Amino acid sequence: MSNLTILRTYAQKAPETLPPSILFKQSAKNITIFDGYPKSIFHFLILPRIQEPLTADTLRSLPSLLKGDKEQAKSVIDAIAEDAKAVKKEIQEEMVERYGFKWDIWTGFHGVPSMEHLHLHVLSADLCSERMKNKKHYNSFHPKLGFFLHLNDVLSWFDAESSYFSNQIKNLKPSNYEPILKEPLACFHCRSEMKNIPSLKAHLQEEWDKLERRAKRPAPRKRKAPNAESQADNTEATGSKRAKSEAEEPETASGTI
DNA sequence: GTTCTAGAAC
DNA sequence: GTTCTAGAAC
Repeated sequence: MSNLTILRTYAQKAPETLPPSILFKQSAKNITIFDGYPKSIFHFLILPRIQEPLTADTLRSLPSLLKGDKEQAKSVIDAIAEDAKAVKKEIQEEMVERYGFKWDIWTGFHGVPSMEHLHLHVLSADLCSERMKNKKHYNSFHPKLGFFLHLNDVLSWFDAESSYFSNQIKNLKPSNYEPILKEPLACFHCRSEMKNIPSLKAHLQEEWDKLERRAKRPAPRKRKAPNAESQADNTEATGSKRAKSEAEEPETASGTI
């Protein structure tokens, strides 16, 4: 069912010929498909279609695209970004319909993808899925480890010095990224280290449950008197006391190797 | 990328 | 004895 070039065959075909179980949507330049082995509650792939001046070879991977014409590379990634924005919006709507709240969505490329043909991952920030089975799966999507190259970071390379741009390309090699996949299992919410996959999965589920509870907690009532600094709280259950969670940390751009 | 499974870890 | 990881796949 899935060989390592299956994505290229999807990108090559007329989108209309793809079954609805695979194709989520299409645009002039891309197709969006359901990830066959979703690692989060929502998980899609956006692939540039092989057409016009673009060749399968150019679109083989991020480095192959970036090593070619820079303006062409930029327009390919911009078009992917545009579709990613629309897909994110649809995911958010379905989050509300199915779960009653919204949580983060990540968009990015793998530093070293195992499947050929450029593909952007668009996935909900939970990593709660039956298919999330091993350390390699987990670390490849961990938002801070650096294996997952956030779309906005990749886009920013185009605005940097050209020496920086070429350095980023040069660094996109397996020897820089493979070691990341072997790093310890650290929760992406709170950084705590887990002994093994089963305990990590149980912990991630708890973290997600916590997000849900937090999102669904009734909003605290507004104070009406500007001077009323009194700490008197009506109920101990509402969240006015919760100062800041251990999970909250300033968002930093993912480190590059 | 997955599946399968030997043997390490507990 | 069972759980879990990690390397081979002809």
